[in-house]
Formats: sequence, C-alpha cells, structure tokens
Amino acid sequence: MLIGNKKSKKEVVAEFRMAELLEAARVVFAGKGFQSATVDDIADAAGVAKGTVYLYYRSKREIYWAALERGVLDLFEETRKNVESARTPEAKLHAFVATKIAYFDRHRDFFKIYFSEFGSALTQPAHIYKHFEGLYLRYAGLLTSILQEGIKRKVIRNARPEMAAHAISDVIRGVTTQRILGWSKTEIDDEVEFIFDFIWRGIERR
Amino acid sequence: MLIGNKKSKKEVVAEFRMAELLEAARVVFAGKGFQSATVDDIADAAGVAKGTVYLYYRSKREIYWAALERGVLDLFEETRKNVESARTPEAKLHAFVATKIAYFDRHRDFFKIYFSEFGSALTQPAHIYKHFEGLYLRYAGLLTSILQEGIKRKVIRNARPEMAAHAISDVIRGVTTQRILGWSKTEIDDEVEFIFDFIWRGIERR
Amino acid sequence: MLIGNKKSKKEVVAEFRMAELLEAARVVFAGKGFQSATVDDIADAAGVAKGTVYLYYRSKREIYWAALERGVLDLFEETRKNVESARTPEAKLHAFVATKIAYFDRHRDFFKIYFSEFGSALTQPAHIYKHFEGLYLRYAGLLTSILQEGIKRKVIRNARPEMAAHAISDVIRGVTTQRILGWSKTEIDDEVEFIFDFIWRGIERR
Amino acid sequence: MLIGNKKSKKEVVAEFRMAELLEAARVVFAGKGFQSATVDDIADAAGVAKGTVYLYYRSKREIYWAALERGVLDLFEETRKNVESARTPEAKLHAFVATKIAYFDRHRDFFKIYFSEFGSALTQPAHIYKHFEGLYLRYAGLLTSILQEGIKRKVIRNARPEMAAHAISDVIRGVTTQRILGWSKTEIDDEVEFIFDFIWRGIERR
DNA sequence: AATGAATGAGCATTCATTCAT
DNA sequence: AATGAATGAATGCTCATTCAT
Repeated sequence: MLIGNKKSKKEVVAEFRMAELLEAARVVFAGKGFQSATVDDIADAAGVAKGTVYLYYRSKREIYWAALERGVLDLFEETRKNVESARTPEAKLHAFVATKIAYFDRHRDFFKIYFSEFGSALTQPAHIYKHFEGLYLRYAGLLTSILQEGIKRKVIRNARPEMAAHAISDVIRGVTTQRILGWSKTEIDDEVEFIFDFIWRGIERR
Repeated sequence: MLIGNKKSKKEVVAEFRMAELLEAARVVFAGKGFQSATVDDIADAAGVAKGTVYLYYRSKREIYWAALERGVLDLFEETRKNVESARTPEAKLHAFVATKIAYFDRHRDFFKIYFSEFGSALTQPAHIYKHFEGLYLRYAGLLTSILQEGIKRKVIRNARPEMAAHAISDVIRGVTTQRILGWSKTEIDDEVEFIFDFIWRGIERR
Repeated sequence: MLIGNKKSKKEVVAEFRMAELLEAARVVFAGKGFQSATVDDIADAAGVAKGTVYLYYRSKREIYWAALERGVLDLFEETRKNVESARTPEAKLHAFVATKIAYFDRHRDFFKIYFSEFGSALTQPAHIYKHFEGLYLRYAGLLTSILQEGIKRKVIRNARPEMAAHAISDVIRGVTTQRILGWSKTEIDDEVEFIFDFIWRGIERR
Repeated sequence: MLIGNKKSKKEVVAEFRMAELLEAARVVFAGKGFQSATVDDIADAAGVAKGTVYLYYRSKREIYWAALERGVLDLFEETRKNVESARTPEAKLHAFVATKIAYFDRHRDFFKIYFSEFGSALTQPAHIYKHFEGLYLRYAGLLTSILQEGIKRKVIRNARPEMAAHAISDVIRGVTTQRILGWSKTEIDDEVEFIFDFIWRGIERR
C-alpha cells in the first residue's frame, strides 16, 4: 500500500461531507434557483448546521459553482467515453447526442442549474467565463472535432463546424427543456432519434 | 381640434415617463438580472427618484414583466408582419428566422431579459406561465402553422412539427446568444443564411 | 352693514374648505387611526387633491389637532350651555353626564379620535399638553365647580373633588366605549340614568 | 441530576434573551407607542443587533403582543390570587381595586402599552379581539363574579353588574392615568381608599 | 470538527411634503 | 386657488457570513 496515496480519515470524511453538501445543494438550487435558495435550505437538506457549510465552501456562490462543475465534469466524462467507443463520425455524433440527452434526463436537478446558469450568462457573463471557460472549450472541442473528422471523411458538409456545433448544443438543450417541463411525453429513444435525424440532415453531405 | 382623439398633456407625460422607465429598466435588468437590479438602479438610470418609479409601476416585478412583455409583443408583431408578406412556406420560415435574429440583434437588452427569463422558467415555472402563456402559445402557433402548411404542400417532411418548431426556436436563441456574447463575428445575414439552411435541410422533404 | 365684519369671498371659501376638510379628516381618522390614515385618504374623502390639503393645514398632525379641537370645543360649549340651564348641583351634574354621553353618541367619529388620543397621551404626553392643556383645564374646571358648589350646599361629600371629577369623566368615557363597540345595547337614556345614579351615590352626602 | 427537568443551557440563554428583548420592547413601546417605535430602537435598547430580534420574534407586532400579553397575564394572576385570599365580596372588590392600581403603579411601562392599546381598540378593533378576547373575558369574569356574589349575599344592589364592572375598570384606568401623568401626587393607599369608597358607595345595597 | 446565535448590510415599498404649472 | 407629479427619508424584514463555544 502506497502511503502517499492513502487518504487520511480526515480527508475521507471531508470528501464525504463535500459530496453530501453538493448533492443537497443541487436539489435545493434546482428547486428554487440560486437567489431564492438560502444557505439554511442547503444545510437543512444536507442535515448539518449552517456553519458547517462554511467549513467546506467559502460562500454560497462557491457551492453553486461546485455543484455545476461536478455535473459538467461528469457529463463531459460520460460523453467522451461514449463518443470514443463509436467509430464513424455519424456514430460518434449519435453517441454525443444520445449521451447528453440521457444524462440530462437522469440528472434533472443538474440540468435545471445548468440551464439556469446559461440564462444568466448573458446578464452576468463574467461569472461563467471565469469558472467554465476552459471546461466549455474542451467540451465544445469534442463536438467540433467530430464534425471536422466528418468533413475530412466527406460525410459532413464543410460549413462552419463551430456554428453547427453550437446549433447542435442548442437543440439538445431545447429538447431537454421540453422534457423537464413535461411538454413532451415522447419516449427518450424516439426523442433522440428525431433530434439526431434533424441534426444529421442539417449537416450531412449529400 | 378633435377633442375625443386628443391625448391630454398629462397622458402624454405619463406615457413618456412610462416608456422612459421601461427603457431604463430594460438596460438595468439586462445588465444585472432581475434579482441584482435594484429599484434605485432603475430610478437612477431613468433620472428620477425612487418614489417616482412607484407612481408608474406597482412593483419591481411589474416593471420587469412590462419590459419583457413590450419586447415580446413587438417581436411577435414584427415577425407576423414579415411572415405574412412571404408566399411559400420556405420564404415564410426564412422570414421568421431572419426577423427574429435581426430583432434580437437590434434589441440586445431585451434579448438578455427574455433569455434570462427562459433560464429561470425551469426553476420557477409558475412565474412565466401566468404572464406569458397566451402570448407564447400564439407565437409558437405562428411557427407551427408555417410548418403545417409546408407539410400540406409536401415541401416539408411530416415529422413532428411541434418538435421541429421547438428546435428552430432553440437554434435561433442559441445563435443570438453567440452573437451577444461576442463569440461570433459573422455578419448577421450570413448567420441567418447558415441557420436557415441548417434548419431547412433538417425538415425539408426530398 | 359693517365693513369690518364682512368676510371677503375668499375667507368664506377658505372657511368652507377648512370645515369640509375637517369633516373628511374626522371620518378618515376615526376609521383608520392617525398613523394608518394617509393625507391622500383625507383629500379623497374631501374630494380635493392632496396639495389642496396643504393650502389649509400645514401638516397631517395639524389637521388631526384641528379635528380634535373642533369636537372638543363643540362638546364643551354644548355642555356648558346645558349645565348652566340647570339649577341644583344634582341637576347640573346630570346635565353634564347626559350631554357628554349624548354628544359622543351623536359624534362617534369624533369620540374615536378623542379616545384614541387619550390612549396615546401616555406615550406621547408632550403632544396633548401643548394643544389641549388650557382647554382641558377649563373643561375639568366646569365639572369641579359643580362639585364644589355641591359641597358648599352640603349635598355632596367633601372628598377630593378633583379626583371625583376625574372618576366621573372616566366612567363616561367607558360607557361610551361600550356603546360604540356595540357591547351595550341599552337605550341611551337608561344608560345615562344608570351612570348618573352610580356617580351620584359615589359622591352624595348622606 | 434530573435530566428530564433540567433546561439545557441553550434554552436558558434563549429564555433570557426573550425576556431581555421583551423588557426592552416594553420600555420602547411605552416611550414611543407602537408605530413610532422602530425595531432598531428595540434592538438598541436590548443591546443587540436588529437581526437578533428576529431570531426570537417573528415581527414587530409579535413582540408587541408578547409584551402586552405577559403583563396582562401577570396582572391577572396577581389579581386572582389576592382576590381569592379575601373573604367577603367587599374585601374581594377591595383586593381587586388595590391590586390593579398597585400593579399598574409598579409596571408603568406596561400600563402605557396596555392603555394605548385600549385607545386604538376603537379604530382598529380587529387587532385586539384576535389576541385578547379570551383573556379579557376571563378577567372581566373575575370582577363580574365578585359583584354577583355580592348581589346574592345582598350587600350589593342588583343593578346591571356588567355595566358596574366596566365602570369599575374605567375608574381604575383613569386613576392610574392621573398618577402616571403626574397629575396626582396622592399616596397610593389613599388613592385606593378613595376610589374603592367611590365605587362601593355606587354599588352597595343600603 | 460542528454548531447556531449574532450580526448588519441591503432593499422594496410607503407616504408626508414640496413645488412647478 | 388648485393640482398632482415628484421627491427621498424612513423602516420592517431577510439572509450570507462570522465566530465563540
């Protein structure tokens, strides 16, 4: 056993607490939005006292960013893995779309926060820049590179891959919103097929 | 002098003040978001004292809805007019896309509020429902009926027109966001063409 | 016609307005209390604009004092007249009691203000002192002199006439309160007889 | 150590704070009246920050009712005890009058609030009803039952005991007001004797 | 480490008073 | 004289953050 790798009991407890708080925060922020949620709400949801929250996070905003970041990282990781398992650009794109929609569908609380943040990114762009620029670029890069490979292999039209990448993300975000608001009762697989079809027709080379 | 038609001086002044306040509110809300904006900010921006705001609007929320509603109505009216001038479904859809993108581009402060509100619709859906359900349905109906006409005329595939309608709105919203965040330096006409092309390929019948 | 006595049109109008405002103020203050009543309420009740109120009274408080004073003066005048018409101390005291109860019963709005002011006299004694010391003393003096005449004529016990005077006022105030709150359904004459009887037994010389 | 009976340290501190705040509130409300007193005034008087007040009471009104209620309960309890110790109706009534006057004399701040509230009962009757109806009825019942026993034993005239009860309360309230305003320099015992004598003569059966 | 009492800055809203018309 | 739009001081209440225990 490598001593250097071993987590002390302290660290284990701390990690556990942080994860616990993050989960509570996700639920609370998803239910009330950032502003309406109080630190007390989060502490209550996590079953600790308010002061304890500040032992692990320095501010309400920090918990928020952490909750957001955790979800984005997970989503990114899952997407990357599934995309890599696919061979052709079409299959990769399909994996991208399917993973993202499925992930959002499984983690609705996360999606609410994620989408909400997108909403305020316009009024408070500084916020999101600082925390997510790198992450976002990597994520966008994943999609763009799928498209570029498709262009190289001549299955996708050579027409502004970044713009197409954005459009794809927008459509995914939109379809998820419909689902969460309960405006769409379609089975998730059908939804994925429809959206993928829509996207693919938009970009394929004929 | 046509007594019945003429607005009294008072009414003119009141209308002017309301418009002035609305404009100030738009700027402030766009810059800080609903929660962070204070009534004092709005009053300052309009060059009046705080109390004056309350002579024209009953609450901070009411100004906000008013600012949002005014923009949505304008946008709807402009879109409807341009869509009606077009003949074919394709031209109508093009008009729809072009008008909306151009309108958002011209009224960026409005778009910020509009999009921000969409962002919080997930965590606070009750809000927006109450105020905009009717308006939203009319607006969505406009797009859906274009698609349905296209289906009837067999230029558009018969594949879930409501879902397609949503996807179209999402893409437009997304492209506008890119512009406003300054992530896209493309000329607006090129942007419109690209997006319309993307959409049209996604839905056309071949 | 004596020029010196003639009121100019201006003065007549002014007096009329002041009386009108006072009447409106009485109703409003009686209904809501001093604090809750707004100057707008009073202006509305008087059918004038808010600014007009300030042409005749310098402040909300001033209207309040004026409304109070007008009632107190009327009450005092009516009481004095009726007391003077009576001969014996017993009859005078009866007139005093009967007049006061009847006056309050007829001018319930005034009584509410009057009583309310007594309530706050304890927490804000400076107020009432400044405005009503003289008036109050004259009024109290009227009652005390009845009692003293009764003592001189040996129909009333010689036991602290001022204290007795206060007790008498208290009982009258109390009985009126019961009436106005609707806790007493007795005919007013019966009420007067009962109270007078109670008082008289308390002070008569046997 | 009896666990079940012991108050935790926290509870002790909380009770202490509540009492401290109540005392501060009593002083402030007595000095300025409900409306003019600010929550900051109360916090300052209690030597805590404004937010602390809200840890113990939910609103300004709630502190006010609590201050009022505490005094009324104490007064009621003290009166009941003293009245029960007396034998004859006359002695009981004497105890009633003496206790009440003495209590008010000792707790002048409380009396100011109490009396002030009576003053606004006419313009805002809803307030007091909701909070004190039960309490008031019990208190009034105590006095009425003394009178009724006196009537049964034929030492008191059978003449509207409720009205007599009110008259008695009015006289006590009045005499206390004189004392607190400093209009009466009499020793408290003399005052009690005079007032009791006045009342007793008013109701006794001869 | 955990607590939760205490803090006090911050903000929406009201309304008496002023003053230009 | 009359108006009522404009003002801005005043205040109850919330809640993120701190810190003594």
